[in-house]
Amino acid sequence: MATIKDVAKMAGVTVTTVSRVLNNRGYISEKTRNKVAEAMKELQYQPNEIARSLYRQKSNIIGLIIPTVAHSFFGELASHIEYYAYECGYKILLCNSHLNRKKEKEYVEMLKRHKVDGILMGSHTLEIDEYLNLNLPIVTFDRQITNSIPFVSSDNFEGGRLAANLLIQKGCRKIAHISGNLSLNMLSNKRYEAFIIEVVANRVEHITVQTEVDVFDIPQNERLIYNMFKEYPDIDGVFTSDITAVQVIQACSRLNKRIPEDIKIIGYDDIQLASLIVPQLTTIRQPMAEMSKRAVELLIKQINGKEVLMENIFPVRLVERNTT
Amino acid sequence: MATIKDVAKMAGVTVTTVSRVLNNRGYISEKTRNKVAEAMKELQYQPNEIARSLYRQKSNIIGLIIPTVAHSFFGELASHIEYYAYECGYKILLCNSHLNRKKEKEYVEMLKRHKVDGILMGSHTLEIDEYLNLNLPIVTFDRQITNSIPFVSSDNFEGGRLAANLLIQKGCRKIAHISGNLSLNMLSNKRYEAFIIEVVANRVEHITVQTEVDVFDIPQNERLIYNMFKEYPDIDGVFTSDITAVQVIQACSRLNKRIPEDIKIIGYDDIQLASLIVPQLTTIRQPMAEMSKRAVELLIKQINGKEVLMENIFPVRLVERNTT
DNA sequence: TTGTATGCGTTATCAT
DNA sequence: ATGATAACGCATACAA
Repeated sequence: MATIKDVAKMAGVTVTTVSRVLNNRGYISEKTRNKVAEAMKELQYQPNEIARSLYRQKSNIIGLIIPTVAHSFFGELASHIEYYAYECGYKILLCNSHLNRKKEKEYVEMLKRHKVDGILMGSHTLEIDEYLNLNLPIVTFDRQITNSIPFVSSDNFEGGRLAANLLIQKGCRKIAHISGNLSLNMLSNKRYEAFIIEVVANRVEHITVQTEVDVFDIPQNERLIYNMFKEYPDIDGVFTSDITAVQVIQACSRLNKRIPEDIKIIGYDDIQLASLIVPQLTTIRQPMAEMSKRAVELLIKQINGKEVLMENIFPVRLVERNTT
Repeated sequence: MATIKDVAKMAGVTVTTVSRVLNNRGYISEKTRNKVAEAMKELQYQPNEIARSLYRQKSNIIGLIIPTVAHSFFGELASHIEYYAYECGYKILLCNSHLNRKKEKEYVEMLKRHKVDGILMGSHTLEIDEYLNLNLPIVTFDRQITNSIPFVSSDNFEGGRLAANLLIQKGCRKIAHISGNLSLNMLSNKRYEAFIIEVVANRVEHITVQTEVDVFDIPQNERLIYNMFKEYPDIDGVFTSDITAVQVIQACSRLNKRIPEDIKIIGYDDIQLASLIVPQLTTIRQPMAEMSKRAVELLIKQINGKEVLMENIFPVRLVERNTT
């Protein structure tokens, strides 16, 4: 690969001059500018971003830590994030933590060594101190670590309320909520809270189940759902995340429960899949594109030393389809 | 952030010595080794990988270009790739090309500037020359660009044969194949070839449809499927990729076609979703984990200047579920 | 308008 | 066993 030196030599100038035309800084005569430009083209010169990063103390790379990009929700999230980041001149280093503490720690260390300019955390299994000691701009998804770290989330409480309410209004008398693992301290736990409040206020029977920590252990979730229906065969409403809802739909099919006649199901997220399957899933939509955009903005603002809003809660919307 | 200099100063030695303990190279006395180690711990020293990359002329980063990680197939692929790459000490820079020529070109240029050690291409919309001039280790998925660039794919021909055969055996008399855009020169076109051969040999009526270039334009695919069924309402078998198959299932539901009684559907890929939906999708399974592993291995071998196998075709397997 | 010298953080060569 | 120095490719302060 040609370096700035080669270009300088070919153009008969010094590296300084080449650097100048490269960065459009300072005065240069048209003549030399052209000479240099020509040499660049001739040599197919590309500035070495590693060298630039070293000098500028800035890599223009953002670390993205999520459970796994194989999970539709995070796949879509990652796609949006990559899009906005790239628009802003940042690249994404992808890290799949599988919500494994050790892996997450390793990734964080790795990202620090690689001098990423900031980290977007969609997985957060570490201790609060570990995040605070990071000494690097962070933005989290769906978790408020401290009031000094900005987060992006949907209005989980309102979403939980909407979901529970819909099921109740539609006549469900025994509603199950399958949540993620509540010990993870995610803001999505607020769905749980709202769900309980609504269901209690309306004196509707309810049961709650937590999934294990790993988000995409399909067989485990299947067992969980199976056991739930075994223990409570008369459940007539389920509220859970979209992907889990798909599994619930399958379980219902196996158990010959008709949807929505015998049982109604509402998801959360509105991933693309929700409207792709049969029956189309009623769900609470979170605006993933906007949230992703905001997350990237928040991170970049921090990188540039600007003040940012700490709480970034986005409105959700009920999307009624065919499972309720 | 502490640098090697800070450590040296604190330990009362020079940077050379610190570098030595860092890399376990050359002789050092236990005493100084300990002093240095202590200083490192004290300062929470982390070597700067950017500086290392510059010196070593090696970034330990791999570029991954795919259509979009929001598409389940590529999401799963990316997840596997990231996993194996990380195991080998490589990180993944994520690029979603959306099969857009201009974007892909931009990403390739960006990756070159960032001095990635190699590129994994799951999207390839450029001209052959552009890949050859890249001057960088490449491995492609599902496309044979030239015989000098190794590729990984499943046995698309066999998969097409298996799929067509199953539908024929199950009694389908008018089979549709919805393929990706054949102009992209992908190896998946071999499914098409095999499909045609089988269907012609068995004198079964068939029709073929190509999707547009963008892989995940849902409304467009919906229209395509809708039009297909409008023009040929008597189609009783469909062979296409898993994600499109999901859309076909939905269309069938809308059109009151019973699966598998009125129409049988077989997918290709066996993404996780295939066994999650109702009805569970019969499909041709490609071993994505193994393929991803191989792709990473091929790339790293090339990076290390070793010879590699050019054709890496993996066996497929018919997984019969409930749509046939 | 252009050139010289220095430094970004690291590793390797060559001394000592 | 340890240190001084150059080099990786680039960008800036300062000279000329």
